[in-house]
Amino acid sequence: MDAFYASVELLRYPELRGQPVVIGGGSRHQPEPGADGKLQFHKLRDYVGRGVVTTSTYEARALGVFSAMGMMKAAKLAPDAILLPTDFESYRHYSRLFKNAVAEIAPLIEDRGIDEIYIDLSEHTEEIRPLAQRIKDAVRAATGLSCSIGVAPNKLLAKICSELDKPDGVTLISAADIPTRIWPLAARKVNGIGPKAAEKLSALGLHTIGDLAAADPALLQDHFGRTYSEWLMRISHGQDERPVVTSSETKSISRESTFERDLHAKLDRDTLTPIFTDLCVRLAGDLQRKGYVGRTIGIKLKFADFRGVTRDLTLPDATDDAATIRQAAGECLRRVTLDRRLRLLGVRVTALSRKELSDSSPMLAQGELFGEE
DNA sequence: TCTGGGGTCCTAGGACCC
DNA sequence: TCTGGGGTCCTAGGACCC
Repeated sequence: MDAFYASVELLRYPELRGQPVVIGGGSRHQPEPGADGKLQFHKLRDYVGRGVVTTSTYEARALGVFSAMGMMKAAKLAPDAILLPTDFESYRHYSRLFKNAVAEIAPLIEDRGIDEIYIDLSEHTEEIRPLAQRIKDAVRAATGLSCSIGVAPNKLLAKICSELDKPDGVTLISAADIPTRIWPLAARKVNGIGPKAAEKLSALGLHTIGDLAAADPALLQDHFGRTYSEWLMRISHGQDERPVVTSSETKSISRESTFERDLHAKLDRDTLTPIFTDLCVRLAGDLQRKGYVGRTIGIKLKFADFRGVTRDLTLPDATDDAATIRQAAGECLRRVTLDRRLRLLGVRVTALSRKELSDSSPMLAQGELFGEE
């Protein structure tokens, strides 16, 4: 989907169309009716806090404001941009709408988060460009939103080429196009080459995907190890055999929170304790709502210097109980030396299993007896 | 006026078992 | 007086993605 969160917000506030709009940074900048009854939007310049930009409109991107940028930095670049809080319920709603619309035409879908999917079109006999256009039309009819589609022999290339003609694009790529269309692109465009790997590659003088394809395998192996260097060489030639995976189970559920100011474990104990407990309560709520129990409880700490540690503890029995999670998380916390200020605290549950219908629940037990759901 | 929140996958060492 | 080779589980950290 194109600038997904921002585009959903523009459906709600069409008067903002054409303006730089930035989504992110907490929930304390909801637009409010002014004296004249018209909605007053907050400006980015008024923002104070530690939030980051979640999404920006293309007009805001033209001013240099992109996802994951600190809001304070963004405010310097675009002080007059409109600021809106995130509304994940809306985004999830539109996410369901667009995925359902696609599924009506092409049901083999791999979920890649709230605004992205892979679609397996290999069994479709229809001509490809009209088919892609039909999918785009269906998404627009269902949501009023535009998306960009890349069609290629595999997921690696499809992902790259979906971004070549954004927004509202359709891009087709075949193996023969790799030297002209893929090799000139920055290595960073590859899904799986992140900031660290891109930095290392740059230091070796390898900037584009073509540079990778032409690189000395021994050089890559020396700096990246066998597995990763072999992967780099395969992807540089556009090779990727991963199937479209149409179903998967959740592996972990977590909650975390960055504080408004860095907190000291002992001096700010009275602030920290309820935050910690609240994270556990919300996490337990998530587990219960989604029908999971988990056996491994973990915590995540980020210190003022941005370094982090994790600790976890595996329990004899899986749980979705807030007090049990709080207890185990507390044990984990005791294993960390808390001599520096904290920036973030998180709690996570892994080793998940689906919560079975409990024998201790008479109604459910009876349901099982009679073979009901 | 630096740097969110919720995920996945991988690596690696040690414990423990057969 | 010298110690293999599998396998699984647990824990910690890190890269990466949306």
